[in-house]
Amino acid sequence: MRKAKQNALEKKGWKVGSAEEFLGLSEQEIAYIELKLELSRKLKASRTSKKLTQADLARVVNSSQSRVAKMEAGDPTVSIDLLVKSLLALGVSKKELGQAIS
Amino acid sequence: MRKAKQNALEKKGWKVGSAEEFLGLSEQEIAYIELKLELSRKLKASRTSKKLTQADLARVVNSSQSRVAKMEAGDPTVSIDLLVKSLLALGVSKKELGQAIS
DNA sequence: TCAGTGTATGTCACATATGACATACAAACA
DNA sequence: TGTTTGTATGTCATATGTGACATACACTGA
Repeated sequence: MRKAKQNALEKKGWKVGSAEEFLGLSEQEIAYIELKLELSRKLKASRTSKKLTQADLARVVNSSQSRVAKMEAGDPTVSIDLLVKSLLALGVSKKELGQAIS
Repeated sequence: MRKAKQNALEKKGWKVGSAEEFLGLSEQEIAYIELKLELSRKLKASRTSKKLTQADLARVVNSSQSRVAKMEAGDPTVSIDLLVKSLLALGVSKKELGQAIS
């Protein structure tokens, strides 16, 4: 964005910044969301590397295809607990989990 | 335990083994519990290093002293989500979180 | 075009986690 | 002894997460 444009907007009461600022999220909230997304990506990567469908994984973890989809999408209704349990069920070690968090 | 004693017990229908076997926990369940305990310990360490009481921390994370005590005790009713949120609120970075998991 | 396969999204009844409260325990100190 | 400060434990109404279901979307091959 051009600086002049930004100044113009700010005169009208807009703050120009990152998406986080726009949404009013604190640093902690951002870190929490990022953490969940990292686990989501790890889950999808683990699943696809084993050539399982979401429905397959759902069976393994006693859940449903739709919930697996939400896990992988980082849906706000999905807990870290469920992500961690699913990852462990896929055979991912605690160590790998720690490494997936960056 | 003496081997003879063990055999005697097993004849009576007891299986002699680790606590995990006794409780009938799977490897995944053990890993999950260990993970939670590691976060618990990290939380307590972070809190005490800042010279905060459990009540102090409770205020910071909008919880209660009793729940903080349960977090640090690895109580089964405490979610990983709550532990992670509390750790982040204490200023622990994602990176440190990952490293705390071993 | 249609059918099959995998994934995404919305909703809901039910299960689990939550903060709050009471109260017990432990250690330090007068 | 009693008092204070910090921590542990049990319970409960309510908030949040859950599996399940329906259904939409995306892609592939016939």
